[in-house]
Amino acid sequence: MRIYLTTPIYYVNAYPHLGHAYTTLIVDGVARFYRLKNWQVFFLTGTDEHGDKIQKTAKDKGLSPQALVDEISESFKRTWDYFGIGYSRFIRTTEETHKKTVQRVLQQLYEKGEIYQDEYEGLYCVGCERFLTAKELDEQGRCKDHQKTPELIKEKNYFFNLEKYRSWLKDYIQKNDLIYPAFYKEEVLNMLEEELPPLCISRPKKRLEWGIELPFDKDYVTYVWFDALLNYLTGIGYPEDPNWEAWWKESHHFIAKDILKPHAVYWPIMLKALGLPVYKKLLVHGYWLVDRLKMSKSIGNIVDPVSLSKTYGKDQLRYFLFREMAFGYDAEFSFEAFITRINADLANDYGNLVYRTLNLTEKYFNSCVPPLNGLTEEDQAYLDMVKTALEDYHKLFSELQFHRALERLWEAIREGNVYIDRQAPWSLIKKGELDRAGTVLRVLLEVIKSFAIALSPVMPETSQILLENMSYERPLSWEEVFNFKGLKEGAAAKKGKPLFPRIEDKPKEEEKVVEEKKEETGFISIDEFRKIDLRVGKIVAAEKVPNADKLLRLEVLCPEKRQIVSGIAQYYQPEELIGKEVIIVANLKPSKIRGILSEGMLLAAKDEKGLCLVTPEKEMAPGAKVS
RNA sequence: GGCGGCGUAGCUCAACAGGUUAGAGCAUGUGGCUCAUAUCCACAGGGUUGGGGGUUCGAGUCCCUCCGCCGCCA
Repeated sequence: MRIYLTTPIYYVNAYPHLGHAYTTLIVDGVARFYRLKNWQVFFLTGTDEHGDKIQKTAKDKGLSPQALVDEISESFKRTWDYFGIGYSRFIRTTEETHKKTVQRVLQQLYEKGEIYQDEYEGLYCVGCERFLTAKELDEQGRCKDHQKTPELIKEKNYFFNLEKYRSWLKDYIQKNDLIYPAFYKEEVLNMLEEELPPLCISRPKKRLEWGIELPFDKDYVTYVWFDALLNYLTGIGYPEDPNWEAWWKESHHFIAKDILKPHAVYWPIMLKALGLPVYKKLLVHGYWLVDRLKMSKSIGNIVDPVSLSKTYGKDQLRYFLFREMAFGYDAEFSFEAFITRINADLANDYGNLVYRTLNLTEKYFNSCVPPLNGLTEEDQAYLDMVKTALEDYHKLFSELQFHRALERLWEAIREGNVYIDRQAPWSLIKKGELDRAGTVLRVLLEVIKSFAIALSPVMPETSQILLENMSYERPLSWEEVFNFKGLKEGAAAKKGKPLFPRIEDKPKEEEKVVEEKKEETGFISIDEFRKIDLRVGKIVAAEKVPNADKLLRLEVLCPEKRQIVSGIAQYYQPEELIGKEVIIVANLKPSKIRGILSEGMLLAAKDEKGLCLVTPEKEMAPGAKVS
């Protein structure tokens, strides 16, 4: 059995955020799940690197497009490596092999007459450097971003005829279980109710150079979808690699709902035109919302998965993402919900069951796996319950209903806490019934081992630690989940550190990864601005705050001496700050950060590359007003 | 404007193709245990399933209509 899993290739105009991480972690979980079942798995992810946004961003930053995409692509790869994502291949659309195949496909379709040149007339905004659609215009017909009336210009371009295949696609989608969840299928069928306009697949080089050149016209590059979607084929070695077809037959594309149309409409039609079979499944998930809003740069509510996982744990984050979102629907991200999940489900239910079981084993059985001395009816009843829960978990996980799969498994975990309470091995020990107590603990150890294996797709690191702590040596496979004699009698079983420490504190201000929202209108009055007491301050002392990797404690003259705690430790060494003049907010309400009083804040600028303090252009007297 | 989805306890979600007193978890209250990461266990309160009408022996589940939210297409 084999399965081919893909994430979208991520567009490198931004660094990875929680949305990217969700898709990738879900696919990683599914990949691990199938590997656990001994399937062959090919897992493709990567980056999409062409297009005008890249060209423009590179220009703004004074970089070459290649340098920009190299950097951001690398940051995606680093992020996935940090999370331990087991991708089979990381593809980049700027790779030679990919370019070659894209050109080959374009040539093939051109020769078949599927691609033709036509003159396009549209409203072109010079500011945006592209054509605008009706939606992007305001009431006066101006570009919303640039407040300029776009020019009506004519341009020759190449087009792909989608309409020709519309009725075929409608029929195909109706007859096949292509799209999951089913309500997205209805949405796509709705899109196919009306005539499909031809898809423009080129850009003249005079406007856009950063792309793959059309093989049949050196003055153009191909645009967006013909470049990006084909990664799913080039990633498995199409057309040279003899294995590509076997993988393709089992292809599962995981995407977020924003790219439904290209994947559900353009892509099947492209494949059909090429004479290739349609992919097997399209699995569509919703958005992570923050304060009921989609995450976006302009709102400033981007959640960073790496800093989140550094504070709370990788497996904790994975568990939350799998547990909290009903695949297909939008879900809300909040720290409260995240911490509740960690404390209630992981620390109190699962972690505690593990800890109390292993603690008793350590205390009364010399840290060794005790023997089974005959099962009582109650033991058997619990094992049966666990078995059914694991079967349901398997079924629900296969159906991508991760939140329900985990909820079902948790019923068995909670029942474990009921079972240990009813059997009360600590009382049995006091009564001298050591054999019986050993059996109860062994039942629990076996069950915990099964939980750890079953949960390894979701929480690989903690599962591994737990299994190692119990000296589990048998293979990590789905069949072993049902083997309730999988542990070695007499082998070491130690409790180790708690797997999931409770989170006692509310998220600290400086650790908050959600940035503050902007004011609704985007404007403040001059009076509001005047309320802010900005002054020049001279740093006279600086030191790291113990046990906080982001914080520095500073003493600043402005002109009186003040203590300020600032989250800049990752960008500045204490030594280099002494003597520097900075701009401070002097009337910020003092607050305690990590128990240290902070009387104000430093102004600093931040972009993707780092952070820099705002300083006066020449030396000023400490305390000088800034206005 | 067209099409589609959603609306179930304070919150997040269940309830297979209509079938017994609509279920969990979190939160709240009370009691118990002590092996355990102040964890666990038991019990309790809490819902006219957005409103109204209809089909049916029986509807959260099907039909109509109104209200509210969202999405897609134009």
